[in-house]
Parts: sequence; C-alpha cells; structure tokens
Amino acid sequence: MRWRSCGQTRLSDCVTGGPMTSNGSASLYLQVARTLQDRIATGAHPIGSLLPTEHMLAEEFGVSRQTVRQAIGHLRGMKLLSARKGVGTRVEANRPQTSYYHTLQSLQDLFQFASDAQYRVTSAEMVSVTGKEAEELGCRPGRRWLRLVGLRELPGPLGADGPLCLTTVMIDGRYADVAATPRVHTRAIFAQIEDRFGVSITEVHQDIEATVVTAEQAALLRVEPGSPALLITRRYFGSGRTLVDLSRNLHPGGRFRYAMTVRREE
Amino acid sequence: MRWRSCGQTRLSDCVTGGPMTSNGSASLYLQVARTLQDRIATGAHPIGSLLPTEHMLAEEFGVSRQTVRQAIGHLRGMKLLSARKGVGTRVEANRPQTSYYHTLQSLQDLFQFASDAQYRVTSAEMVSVTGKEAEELGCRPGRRWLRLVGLRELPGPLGADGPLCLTTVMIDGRYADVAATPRVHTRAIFAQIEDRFGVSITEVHQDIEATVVTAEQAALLRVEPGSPALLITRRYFGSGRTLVDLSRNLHPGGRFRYAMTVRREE
DNA sequence: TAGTGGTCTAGACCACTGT
DNA sequence: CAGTGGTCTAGACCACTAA
Repeated sequence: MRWRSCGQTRLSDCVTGGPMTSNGSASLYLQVARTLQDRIATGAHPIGSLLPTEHMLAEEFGVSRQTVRQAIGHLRGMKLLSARKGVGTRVEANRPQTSYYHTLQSLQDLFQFASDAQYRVTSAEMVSVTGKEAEELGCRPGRRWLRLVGLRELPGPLGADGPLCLTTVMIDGRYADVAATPRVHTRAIFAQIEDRFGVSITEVHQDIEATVVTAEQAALLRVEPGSPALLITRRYFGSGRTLVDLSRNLHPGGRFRYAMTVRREE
Repeated sequence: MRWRSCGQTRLSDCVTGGPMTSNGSASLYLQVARTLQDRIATGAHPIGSLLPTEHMLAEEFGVSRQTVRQAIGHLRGMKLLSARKGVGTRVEANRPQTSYYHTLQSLQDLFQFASDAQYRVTSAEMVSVTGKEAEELGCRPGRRWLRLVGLRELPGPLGADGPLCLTTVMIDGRYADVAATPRVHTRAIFAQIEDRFGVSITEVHQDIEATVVTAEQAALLRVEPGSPALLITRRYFGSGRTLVDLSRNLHPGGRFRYAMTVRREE
C-alpha cells in the first residue's frame, strides 16, 4: 500500500504547534521533517517500513524534491530514517533516542594522568599464553604475546610521592617490536603500535575494579600492604575486533581516582 | 586578501589520488571537499580565517553553488568548518580530529547493576549543609538538602550474597518530596526528580576511587572489614549546571566492577 | 527494465551580519 | 547598505536495486 499516493497535504495542517516552537516561520524542510516525524511517532509509518518515495512526498507536500531530501536528511541525522540507493527510505526508530555521550578527544584521555608520565619497563619477555590467560586474551593457547611489566611515574620532583601505577601490558606477538627490550616509554603502547604498524584502534574496553595491594606490589608502589587500589584493565581492539594489546594498571587508592563526565546529546 | 579570487581550478589537478581512493569516480562535491580539506591541512586557509564565499568557490571550481555547499556541509560534519549566516565560513580545525565516544542509551546505564535493584532507604533527614559538605555540593553553607542513607540490593534469592552497595544521596531541598520519608525505591532518584519536577538532567559527573570498608560499613555490606571497595560518586546536573542530586555508592570489591566501552566515531 | 535514492545545475529570494 | 550563508525550485542524469 502506498501512503497517500494522491492528494496534497497542506503543511500548516500537519505541524503541531507546541508553545515553544514558532512553527509559523520554520523552514519548509523543517515543517516537512516535523510532519514526517509525527507520522512515524504515531505509527503511520511503522518501524522497518519504507517511506513513500521522495518524489511522492514532494508531490504530496507541494514542495520540491530537494526540500523533501533536506527533511529526510534531517531525520537521518536523528537516526530516525535510513536510505539506500535503489531501495528506498526506511524507518529505523520510533522517536529520537535521547542518548548520553562521554566524549574523548583521543584515547589518551582514558589515561587520567599527566601526558608526560613515563612507563619504565623493568621486564619484557615473549611468552606463549596458556589456559586462563589465553582465554582473557581471546586467543588459542600457545599464541605468542609480549609481556611487559613496569611502573608508570611522573618525571622529576613530581614523581617523588611514588609511582602512579604498576602496569602490566600484553602485546600481540605481531607488534612485539615496539617494546621488545625493557626501556622507558613516553608514549602509550597502543599509540606506538598505531603509528608503527598502521593499525587503527577502533574500540577500547575498560574495566575498573577495587582491590588491595599485596606486599610485593606495595613495595614497588611505596604504599602500605593492604591499602586500597584501583585495578584498571584496558583492552585495545583493532579492526575486526582483534585484540591488539591489553594493559592492567594498578593505581594506589590515595594517588588516583577516575573521573568522567557524561553529557546529554546536543 | 581573497584566495584565488579569479581564475578557475580544475579539480583533477587538486585531488591527490591515494592508492585506496578511486578518485576518478568520486562525487563532484567530495572532490571539492577533498580539495578544500587539503588546502586547510596545508595552511592555505589558516584556522580562524574565513573561506572564500560559496559563490567564489563555485566559480573557481566551475561547479554550482549547491555543490560547493554540499562539500562545505561535508566538512562541517567533520568539524573542520563552521558557517554563520551573514558572515562566512570559518576554518575551525586543521585536520579531522578522531574522537572517541562512550555511548549510553540512558543514564541508567551508568549504574551497572540489574535495573530491578532496590534502594532501601533507612534514614531520610533534612539537613543544613555546612563547610566541606557545602563545598562539595557547590552551594552556600546553610542551604537545605535531604540526605538519604540506605542499601541497594537485589530482590529475592539473588540478593542472598549481600547488598550491592551502600548508598548515600544528597537531594536539593527543592526536590526533597520525592523521598521525604524512608522507603524502598525501585527507580533511580534522579529519574524520579526528572519526572516529578520536569527537571532534565543534562550532565552527570562520575568519580571512581578505591577505598577499604570500615568496620561499620562492613557490617552493613556483610563483608570483611578492610576489604576493598569502589566508591562511586555521581553528581547530576540540570540545566544551567545546577546540581540536582549527588549520590555516593560504596561497592564491595568482590561483587562489583565497572565496565565501559569506548568506540571510535564512525 | 522500471523505479529508487544520489548528485548536479542555474537560477531565485530570504534573513542575517557588519559597516 | 551590500554581501553572506540558508532555503527553495524545476528540471536533469546517474548508479544502484529488485523483479
């Protein structure tokens, strides 16, 4: 069935005039968009169905096809519609979903310490992962990964309070060259892999839990054994959801806390 | 000075043909966009400067103004350009900044426990905040807030392991009616305030730190004293960055961890 | 092959801005 | 006021999809 395949609709009949919306002077395409949005919201165009063609809508509303396209473009921006060449315009959602975003300028913002922090690697060894560790890395047992262990600390007098965290990194063997031998890193491991191998990190999974430090960890971090700490595990995924590297950061409680702000879209 | 105020530029001279980009068949507006992007990247159009007018660009490239607008719209979507009616098109950025997003369907997703968890309030008292507490709430001393103290727990047998967390909530006195007396809440406090008072939460600040539970807290949470816990503080802001409510959640380490995924835009 | 959305043009008028 | 971007039109051709 075609929706109103004939006959013309005056936009002034359709636009519901809320108290805040001065619809009288709204652009034509916004009036069209609003009308379509109302129809979608009321179920006249169910989710999954195809909208009338742009040509038909143009005829119905008595506007040019370009104006209809602008209206549809507006609703596509709101994820209410999607369009495919040769097919049509599909209804994707009932109403605009108010979602909230946590925006990062770069992945570096996941780290919440100064960008000049240094990662001093004390041990770098190639290992064949087994059992539980292979499972954590999402690979078959026997695959080779580079394991780094070290401390992250601020340079100069700022670092006098002790290390920021104790960090263990597992790097897929393919990218082991970035840190094959122990040294001091001033750039994040994932960033070095991105640059050196042209891999692009598309997704990061971060996991935060509370724990208490063991005697051994306490000595390295220069805190009391049994004191609280945040254990932050990050998994960096490249294209195809393949794990590129995994880092495990143990932050002494007193020296660190994780802050984030979430904003409503728009 | 006007940039190339006269003379025409053939697009085929401008588009740099990377190995992956089949530029030969790219849309005209994408070729224009690419050319402009190159010029911006190379500093021919410095950040903060105005682009030549749409009319001039159309003339220069030998395309219609609509096509230039499409190209500019493309770059505006990438936050490289911004446009103001009556003024012009301004260069905002050097190159596309790859930003990453953490998307939430709703603020409920900040909570990482089952949505049927109950908040059992054991104490609700109106207080006049002073000193440090007033500072935390960003208000003058003497302002009245409602303080709730209680446990969040799962209903039925799922809750047998003990409470999910020990939660203290401070509610701006204006909205105190939503929880004036101790009772069991099945919906988040902020959501009740949103519904009841028409306030809309536009921003949430979340703060995660590690701590160890005191003897008193341990008894309530049914864990060992000195065991690790996550302390999650959330500040809910309404329009104008006014604090609507603040919640402080103490999660026993073993029962809880905070997970989030960040994705590259597009 | 018929019909879709994607692109493109050459015009036109408008609201807004800065002088 | 002149000039800007924002909107709108009536055409046209194209690449793509599904029958």
